[in-house]
Amino acid sequence: MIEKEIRVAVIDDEASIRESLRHWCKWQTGFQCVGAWQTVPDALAAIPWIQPQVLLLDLHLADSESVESIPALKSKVPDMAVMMLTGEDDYYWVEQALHRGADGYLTKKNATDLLARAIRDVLLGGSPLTPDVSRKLITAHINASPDSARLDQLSPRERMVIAKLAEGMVYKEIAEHFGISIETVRTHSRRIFKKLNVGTKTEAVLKYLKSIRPN
Amino acid sequence: MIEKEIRVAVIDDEASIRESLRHWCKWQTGFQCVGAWQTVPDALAAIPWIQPQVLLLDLHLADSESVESIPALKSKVPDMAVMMLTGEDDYYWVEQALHRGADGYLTKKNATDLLARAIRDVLLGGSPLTPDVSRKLITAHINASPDSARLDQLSPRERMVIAKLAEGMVYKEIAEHFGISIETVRTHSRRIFKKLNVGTKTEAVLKYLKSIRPN
DNA sequence: CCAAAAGTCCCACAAATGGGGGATCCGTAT
DNA sequence: ATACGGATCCCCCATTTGTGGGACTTTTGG
Repeated sequence: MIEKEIRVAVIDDEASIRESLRHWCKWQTGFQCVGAWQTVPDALAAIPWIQPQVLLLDLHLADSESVESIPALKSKVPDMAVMMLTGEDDYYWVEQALHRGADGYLTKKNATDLLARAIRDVLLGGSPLTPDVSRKLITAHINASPDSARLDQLSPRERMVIAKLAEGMVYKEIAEHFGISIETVRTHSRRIFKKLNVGTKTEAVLKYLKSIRPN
Repeated sequence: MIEKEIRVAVIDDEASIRESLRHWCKWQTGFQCVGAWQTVPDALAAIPWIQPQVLLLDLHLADSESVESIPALKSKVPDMAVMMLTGEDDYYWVEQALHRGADGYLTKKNATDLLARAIRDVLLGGSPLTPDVSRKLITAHINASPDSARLDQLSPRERMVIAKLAEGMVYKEIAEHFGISIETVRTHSRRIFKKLNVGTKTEAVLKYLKSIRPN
């Protein structure tokens, strides 16, 4: 039966995540964990020999390394399905990942229950998305307004800042949260305002909310 | 083995749902469908004799009949678990249902996979919620729970003001829009902040948006 | 390697905001 | 009648925000 098991691998810098995936595969029937790497380069070196069928790829919002690496990973094993795993559900990264060839996108909090089904889905050619993610994608799509495109013009850091603004945080709180100076936060905000063509925090937050979740 | 099967019943006005639940019970091991009624009164008459362990209760968002009936249903069979089933996942009804004694809340689209587990969970005393529902409960709780000043505590004029704030208008613009002094707008805003228990425009707008479109 | 972009920090100043007092007027309910 | 909530307006003060500069380091792409 070993040959018929689905060969799953994972890239995640948290050892606990890698371990739980290993456990999960043993616990499940029909899945075999064939690799668990901490970094993308490690995985790039290994997967040509391992040939996983499904690769679970952790997305760190802090950097875009994982998203950027999707093409490279898929080039090593062309028919390998890449499934993003993330704690947050920033629709921006969803789109980035899917554009670069990711086959599915799961938020970790929902992943455990749906992972088995999602893995099978993706091998059948589907695009498994957790409900919260797919909802954002759909709403973002039916409302491809000129404004929502503006979010692409924000730098990663700027997106992190406006996300906190959209939680009602003030500059000082954001500065403390990211461990940077309030002046930096103000600079980011100023550039966000220019790019979004607004003049106040509240307006920026409204545009932000509209673009990630138009209603 | 019949005695050890979990006794499940369902109330749903759609015959297809009742039928599929019957089928599902046969198909599953360990579950027995002991009743399927179209209306709450029918069920009320029958359950004292049937004594189901778990009652799946369809929630129609159009009316509140099913939510209202939870106490009556539980009074007939006190140790029966009531699990809500719904297509939508309106967090308002989630709270209503849970307050009235529902033991779990599942959205239909996610229900099929999780139903078996959820039924076992609820019999063990847990509160199974589909991930999307629990997520809403959490977010609704962290920023709307005890301090939850609702919008109906705002005076009419205050509601008009916060509506304009939620359009991104600044105080001066609101004052001009209503033809009143900016000081009046500031006074309204201060009272809105107190009632909503926030400290900034942006926070107030976020609460406002959440309360008029909980998502 | 070099240029561009991103990220960081700083100064300064005007405007807006938040929070604390009032005060007046008007209905409505007690 | 009188007490109360709603709406309006005013002053003051500290803080935050918006906006204009400039400058430096790191990262990234070609």
